[in-house]
Amino acid sequence: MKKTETRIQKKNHSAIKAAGLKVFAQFGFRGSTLDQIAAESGLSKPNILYYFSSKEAIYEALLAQLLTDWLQPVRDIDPAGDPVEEILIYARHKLKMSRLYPRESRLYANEIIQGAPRIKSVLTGELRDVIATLAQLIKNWSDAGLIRVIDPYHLIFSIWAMTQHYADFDVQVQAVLGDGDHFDDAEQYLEDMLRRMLTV
Amino acid sequence: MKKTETRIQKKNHSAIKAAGLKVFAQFGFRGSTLDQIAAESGLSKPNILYYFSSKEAIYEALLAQLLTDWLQPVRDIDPAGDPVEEILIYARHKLKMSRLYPRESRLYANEIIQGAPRIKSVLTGELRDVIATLAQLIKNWSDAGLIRVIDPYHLIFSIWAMTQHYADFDVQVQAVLGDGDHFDDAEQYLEDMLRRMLTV
DNA sequence: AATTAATTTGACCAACTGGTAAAACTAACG
DNA sequence: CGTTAGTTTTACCAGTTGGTCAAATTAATT
Repeated sequence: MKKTETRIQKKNHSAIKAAGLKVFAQFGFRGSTLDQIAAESGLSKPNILYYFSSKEAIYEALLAQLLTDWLQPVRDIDPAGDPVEEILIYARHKLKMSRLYPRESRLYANEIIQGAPRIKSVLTGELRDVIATLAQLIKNWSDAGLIRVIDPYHLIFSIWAMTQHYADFDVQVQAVLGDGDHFDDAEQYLEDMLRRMLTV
Repeated sequence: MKKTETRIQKKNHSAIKAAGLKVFAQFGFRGSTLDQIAAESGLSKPNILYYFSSKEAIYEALLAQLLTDWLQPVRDIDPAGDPVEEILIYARHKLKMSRLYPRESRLYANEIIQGAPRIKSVLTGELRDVIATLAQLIKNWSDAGLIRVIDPYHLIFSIWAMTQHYADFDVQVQAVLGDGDHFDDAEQYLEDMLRRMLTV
């Protein structure tokens, strides 16, 4: 299709996206400027607009990538696997993404807090469908007596809320707990919580 | 002290703060403009700057108020009360604030995601101290065998994460669950979760 | 009613914003 | 090596931004 990407294009596209991620994640779309992204990426402003047609194009490229990465692990949940383990695998995966890619998490948080102006259709479409399927799966597990009876949607929200909290509110976590990595403790707490909630 | 506030001053100060809250909560500090706040409040831009010395002054007034409102309920936790009930009261209160004042929650979320440039000292000072005290109290309850042994800090984080999620990620919740109020279900889930986590 | 204090407005500004156009430069390829 | 395609820069622009200032208007006080 479009595999005709020069090595320079490849390099600059990813440099711009990396810079954009950093800036957008901190200041949101409206609060970010092309000059910041230019400075961060080491490219000139017109040069950036040679690779992306607009500020919005950079932002949307980042969001699109993000949504794919976030929905895949939900689809990967195995209906035939052990229910508690499957949910734990998902939760651990989500937490790991908060640890490794906190900026992506913050970018998403910014977009949602703003009212998700550019991805609302994805939320009410793809995301909604994928989560409805997962919720049904969890309900089936409940009905089969494999896990405790639980509201699937709020279970999912609690996993999202807790895992993303450690990325989005990192500054606050660090302020309260002191600087350092607290993800291992968080994982232990989360795992304990989910086992308690899911085990009959 | 400064009780010399005219009725006009009172009216306009609060009109500006209300408008500022609305705008800042959605777009963050950098993404918001005085023109937006002016339009939202019905005052002219220079008139706004007659009441607040700068855009930043409005923002900081809002943050200051917010921090007070958020820390008080933590201080109100009664060490002599029933541990599970005390924690539940706090969690319910926090959830209620998300329901009634989602904008305040989003304003705070924006500030924290940005790296808390203007309230970091409060986080590492007052907030840290108040939470340390609460954590110690929870630990004492554990030691006394009144609640299960649990990491107090991550317990607190989980309450914050879940309650604030319903305000900050409201658009996503609505997209997944459909429009309407889901706070009653959320409260039931949260209460169930906390009882499971705290009961021996 | 007259005077003073408080409030509001309109005109303005320098810095910054996203974006453009064309020229200058560099890499790739036959 | 020369030509072409791809890349970068310089100079620029119109609209927006936070903020100022003096004049005009309105409210409060005597």
